[in-house]
Amino acid sequence: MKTQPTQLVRLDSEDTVVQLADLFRLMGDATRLRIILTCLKEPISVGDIAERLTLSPSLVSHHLRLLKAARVLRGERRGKQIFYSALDEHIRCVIDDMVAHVGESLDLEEAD
Amino acid sequence: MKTQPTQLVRLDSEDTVVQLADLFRLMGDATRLRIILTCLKEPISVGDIAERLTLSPSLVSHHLRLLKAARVLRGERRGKQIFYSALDEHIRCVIDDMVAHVGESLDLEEAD
DNA sequence: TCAACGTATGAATATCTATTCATATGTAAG
DNA sequence: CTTACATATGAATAGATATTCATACGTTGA
Repeated sequence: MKTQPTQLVRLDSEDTVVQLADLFRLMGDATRLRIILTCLKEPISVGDIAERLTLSPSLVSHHLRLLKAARVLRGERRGKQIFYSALDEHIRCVIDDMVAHVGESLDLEEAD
Repeated sequence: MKTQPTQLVRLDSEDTVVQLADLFRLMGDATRLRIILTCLKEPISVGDIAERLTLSPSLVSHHLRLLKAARVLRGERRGKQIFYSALDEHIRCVIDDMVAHVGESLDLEEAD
C-alpha cells in the first residue's frame, strides 16, 4: 500500500527549490548518472559498479556517499560487500521524462 | 498531433548519458531552477524574471542563454522585450516527478 | 539620427566540485 | 589474532562555474 505524503511539498517554497536543485545537481554529473543508472537495473556492489564503469572503487564510493545521503540510493550489506539500489522509483521516472525531452529536442532540431 | 520520435534515445549510449547529465546540471542550480519554474508558469520577459526573483538582469540573461542553448526554454521577441517560456512540457514532468521523490523522502525520514 | 530602454556579452574572480592518492575501517576466513 | 578483501574517508588539486561589473547590441519612439 502506498502511503499518502504527510508533508506537502510546495514548489514555491525556497527550501523546496534548493532541495530539488541539490538532487538535480547530483544527477548532473555523467559519472554519477551512470552509477545511478547501473544501480537502477539491479542491486550491485561497489566493486562491480567500478568494474562495469571502469572507475576506481574510491571514486565510486565517494559518489555513492553523496547519492545515499540524498536518498537517491540505498546500501545494503551482504557479507563483505555492500549492494546499492534505488531507494524509490521516482528517479527512474525523472530520467525517463528527461529522455523524452531529449528525444523531442532531437526532432525539433531536425525541423530547424 | 504528436510526432513520433524519429531518432531513438538509448539510455546506455555514452552520448545520451552526457546529454542527460548536461540537462540535469542545468536544473541543478537553485537560481536557474527558479528561473525555469518562473518561465513554466507563463511567458515572461527577462526584466520581469529579474524583478520577480530579485536578480540582476545580467545574471538572468546569462542563465537564459544556457537554458535556451539546451532547449529547455525558448525566447520570443515582442517589441523591445523578449519573452521566455518552456520549449516543451517534459521539463514540467521531470520536476513533478522529482517533487514526488522529495515528498517520499520526507515521509521516509519520519519513519527513521 | 538620437536617446532611452531591454537584453546580451566578455572578462575577472571567488567558490565549488570531481578526481586521485594514501590510508583507515570493517568483515570474513584460516 | 592475522591476513585478505571490500568499502570508506580525508587531504590535495586541477578544472568548472555562478556571479558581478562594465560595456555592447538591438529596438522603439521622438
